[in-house]
Amino acid sequence: MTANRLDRRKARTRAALIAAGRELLTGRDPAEVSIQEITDAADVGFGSFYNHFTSKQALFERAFAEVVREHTALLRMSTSGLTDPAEVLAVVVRKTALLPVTHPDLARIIDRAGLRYVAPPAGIGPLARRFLRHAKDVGRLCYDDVDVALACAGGAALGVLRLGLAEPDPVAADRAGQAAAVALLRMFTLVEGDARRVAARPLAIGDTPEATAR
Amino acid sequence: MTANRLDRRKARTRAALIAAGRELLTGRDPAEVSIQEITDAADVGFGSFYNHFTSKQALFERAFAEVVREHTALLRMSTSGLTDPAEVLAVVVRKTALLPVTHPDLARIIDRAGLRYVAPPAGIGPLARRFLRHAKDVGRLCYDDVDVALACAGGAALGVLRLGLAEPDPVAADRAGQAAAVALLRMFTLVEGDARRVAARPLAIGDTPEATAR
DNA sequence: ATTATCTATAGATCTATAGATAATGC
DNA sequence: ATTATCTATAGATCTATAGATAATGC
Repeated sequence: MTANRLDRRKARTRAALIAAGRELLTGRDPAEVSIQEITDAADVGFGSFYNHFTSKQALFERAFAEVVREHTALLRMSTSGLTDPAEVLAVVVRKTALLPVTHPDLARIIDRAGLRYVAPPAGIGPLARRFLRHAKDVGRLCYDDVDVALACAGGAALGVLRLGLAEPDPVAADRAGQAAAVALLRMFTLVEGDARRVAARPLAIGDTPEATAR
Repeated sequence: MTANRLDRRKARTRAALIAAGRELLTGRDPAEVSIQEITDAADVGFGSFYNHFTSKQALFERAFAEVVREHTALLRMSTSGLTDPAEVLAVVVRKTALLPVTHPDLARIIDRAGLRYVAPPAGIGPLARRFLRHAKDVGRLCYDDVDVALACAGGAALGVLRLGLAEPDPVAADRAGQAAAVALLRMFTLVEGDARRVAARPLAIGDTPEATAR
């Protein structure tokens, strides 16, 4: 809360380090990146690293947490105002499929994290789990076991995200996202017609691939 | 083909290195393992490493290929004689869910490889893709796009595998495997009763969790 | 005599820290 | 005066290779 210029400078350095860490995480595993590379990318003196983090791992944990926050905020925004859990699921899957187009860095980091990203207690796992429970409570999605349901839905979502990374085309990605959404809704016992209709609803304005991929 | 004792010794050394690499891969990422550690674990002189591999990466590629071969052979055995593609899918998913119990090392390496393991052209991807095409051709499984179907089914299978790794109990793992199989069969448009019946069929003798987990 | 393995080591990283420098606070 | 940043470096890896040793072929 003390808004010194000194504090602000410190915060800037820290932010630059985390940003550089994120950037480097998009292309390589943590163990392959040296602290030297991080400070070079951040344009920060090597020794400054230790003013902010005790180890490489500590930095990457922070960077990962930032990615989770950002992605979560994105999903909340895309689904705010939706009342049908089936539609929420469809939108989340479609937005995930589009992520390589709309937010390539986020997409690459999430892809690299893999299932760790959707399995509680890490990443988006706890949030997704609460959602699935709620969707079952209101009787819209049916499944036997919440952990199995999460593993299947999360794994499938990561799968289509990876498809998009291989060839990040907006049209192909949304087609794949819709197909995956239909498949998952069927998995959660929606009948064919219902699933297709829900998955075909337009995404919210300002949230379409054309609008976000500038 | 020349079965020298020299050749056999060389083969033994090579095999020991690969086995050590596999062992170490179960717990850490490739970049975190040093060549020194590999040769120590293999009980082989450090310099011998370079008689067999030009780099750490080359060794890990071989080790990974071995895992793929082994896992593929395992799945072929479990599904040989099955004619219903729906049952093949169910068995594969259930066997995958049981893998942390029956073959913990394989399970850990596959889990670490993540979606790379199911996305063509790596790992089990090409085989899985051919299977899905065939299953659609004979009209037993329905889906829109084979890549999306593979991404969803593969991601889901890896998800339940990871569930089993968290708590490798045979009974819980098979229950999770069956639940995932039912969910996926529904995803591929089987009706509820058909899906449950197919997923509940007993696994082949000598292939049950009790028999294989000694 | 040949071939693989082993030991020892040079050179290249990479991490962590100490001490100097620069910027801000008061 | 205080605090963060920077530069320089010591010490610890880690890789790749050279040369010695041991095992096998013939």
